[in-house]
Amino acid sequence: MLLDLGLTMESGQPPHFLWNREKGRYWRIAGGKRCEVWQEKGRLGFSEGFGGYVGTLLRKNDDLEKICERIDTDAEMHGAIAAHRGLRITKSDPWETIVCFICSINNNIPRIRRMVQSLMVEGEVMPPEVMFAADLSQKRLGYREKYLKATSEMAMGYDLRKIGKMDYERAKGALVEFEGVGPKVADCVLLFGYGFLEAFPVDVWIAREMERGYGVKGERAIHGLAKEKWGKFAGYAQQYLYCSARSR
DNA sequence: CTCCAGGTACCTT
DNA sequence: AAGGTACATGGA
Repeated sequence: MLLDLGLTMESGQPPHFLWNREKGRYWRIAGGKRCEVWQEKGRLGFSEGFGGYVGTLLRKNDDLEKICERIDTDAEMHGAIAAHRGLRITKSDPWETIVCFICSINNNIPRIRRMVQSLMVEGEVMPPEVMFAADLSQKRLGYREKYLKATSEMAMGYDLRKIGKMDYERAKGALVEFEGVGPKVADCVLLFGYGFLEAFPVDVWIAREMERGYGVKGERAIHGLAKEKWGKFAGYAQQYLYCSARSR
């Protein structure tokens, strides 16, 4: 499996906020147990019993070579791909992903990570019931606190799995019903929490990069071009562009 | 001090 | 559909 674990785990995707790096390895608590993941000489290693979990996390069934060939449509993208060989899209838990990207609103990565970590208990993000009942007022979440309160309340007794069974447009429509989840956060949740690879989240970095590299601006034009060029793998294209923009 | 960060909600053209 | 503004917080 083509993979750059470090790049993948620390590229602003949910694992960047949920996992810990320690002595060249990554770890987190999953299902009450400690799961470690590492890479040596290109070879992926992980804690016993977590093969399925890690396979899902790193989307091992994605043929990255083929996907990169498919989205390698122009010089701009070619450079972005070449500079980030082995960068994969990750798949995290939907609820954890929602929390991560509500925290991401108008925020920077180090602080997003601090906020998400402050919302974890025993190594896992508070479930909706716990979060709704918790006192978040001392966590310095800013205006994201009320979004998390409202969204955790709505998520109680809501089966988030059903969103994963919808088509992309309907799933996005369902997600933006949650307070604090707008089109960008919804696209991130769809891409990183549900595995909709056609989702193309447009944040400030992507907006700038799309204008600079392709001359398009505005939500509609950007999404239109992304769909036209990269279709069902637009999410991968987005991640390469994002990393490219960040390292510019 | 200002500017910015993986935006959203709400309002006015 | 497109463009404005307030919103919390903290680092540069």
